[in-house]
Amino acid sequence: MTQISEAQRRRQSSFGFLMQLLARRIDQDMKLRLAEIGIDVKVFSNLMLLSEKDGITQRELGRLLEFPEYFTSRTVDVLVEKGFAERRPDPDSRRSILVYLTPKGRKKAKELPGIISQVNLSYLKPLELEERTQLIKLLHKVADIDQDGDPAL
Amino acid sequence: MTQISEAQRRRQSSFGFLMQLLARRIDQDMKLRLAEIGIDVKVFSNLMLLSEKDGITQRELGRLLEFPEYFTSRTVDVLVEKGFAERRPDPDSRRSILVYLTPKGRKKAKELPGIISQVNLSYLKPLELEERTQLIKLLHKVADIDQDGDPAL
DNA sequence: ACGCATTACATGCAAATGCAAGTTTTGTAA
DNA sequence: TTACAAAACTTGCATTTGCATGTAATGCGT
Repeated sequence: MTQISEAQRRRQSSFGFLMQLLARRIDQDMKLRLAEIGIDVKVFSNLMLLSEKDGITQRELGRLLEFPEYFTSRTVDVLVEKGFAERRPDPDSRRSILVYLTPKGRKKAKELPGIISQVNLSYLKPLELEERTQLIKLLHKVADIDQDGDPAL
Repeated sequence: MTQISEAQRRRQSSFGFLMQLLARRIDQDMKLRLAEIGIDVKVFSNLMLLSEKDGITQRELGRLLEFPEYFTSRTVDVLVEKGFAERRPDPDSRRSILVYLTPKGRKKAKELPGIISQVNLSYLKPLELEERTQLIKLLHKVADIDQDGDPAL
C-alpha cells in the first residue's frame, strides 16, 4: 500500500479536482474516437445540438452549449467548410443568422450517439446501474439543468 | 414549461456532456479567482501537488496530475520564472530533474485551499451534505483513484 | 426621425497548445 | 565496450484559443 499524505487525500477528494481530471480524460478519449470519423470535439458538440434542433441563431447555439460567442462563430465556419451546416438569413432580422444542418451533416450526426454511448459506458463501468442513475442525477442537480431523465448509456 | 425534445433530454443526461459542461464552468471560475492572486490554472495544479510532495521528477509530477510531458516541462519553466519552484539535479540520475518548491512557492500554495473550498462549495451548494459525500464517492469510483476520504469542502 | 445604446456576429493578433522531432543520459545485450 | 533502444526532458513550429475590438443591423427614447 502506497503512503499517501493527508493533503493528497484532500486534493483527490476535491470536487473540482475530480471533475477536471475526469473531464480531461473524457475529452482525450472523445478526441481519439472522433478523429476516426474526421471531426473534432467542438464540431461534435455543435453537430449534436443542431441535430436536436437547428434553424437557430448562432447566439442561441452558443448559449445552449455554453460556449463563448467568438468560438461559435468559428465553429460554424468549420461546419460550413465541411459541408455539415449552412447559414441562412433570419427572416426576422438581418443581423442574425440561422444555422441549419445539411443532409451530410445530419448523416454525420447519426454516427455520434454510438460513440457517446461507448465512451460513457466505458467510464460508468465501475458503477452499479443504480449508482449510475444516482451519479447522473446528482450531476444534474449541480449543473442545474431543470429536468430529470435516465442516464444515456 | 419549455418544450424539450427526447434527443435533448438524452444529451443533457449524458455523463460526458455533464462532465464537460461542469468542468468548463469550474475552470472558468477558477481562472477568475486565480487571476486575483496572479496565477493561472496550470500553475495552480502544480503548486498544489508540489505542496503535498516535492522533490519529485518532472515526469512524476506530470504523471500524478495526468498532464502530458511537454506540458509539465513548460509549466515548471513558469514556476521557476515566478520564483515558486526550483529545479535541482537528481542525485540518482543526471537525466532527470527534481522539482522543489521555494519558500515563496510554499507561501503562495497556502492561499490555494481557501479558493478551492469556496469554488467547490459554490458548486455543491444545491446538494444536501449526504449527497455531496455520495457524489464525491461515485466520482472517485469512476476515476479509480484507490482511496476514499471525505469531500474537501 | 434622429441619435445612441445594444444586439449579433466576425476577426486581428498575441499567447497558449500540441504534436513531432531533437538532445542528453541511462540501461541492456551481444 | 560497443552498439542500440529507451528514458527524461526540451523545443520548433503550425494550429488553436481568447480577448479585445470592429462592423453592421436593430430597438428605443425623445
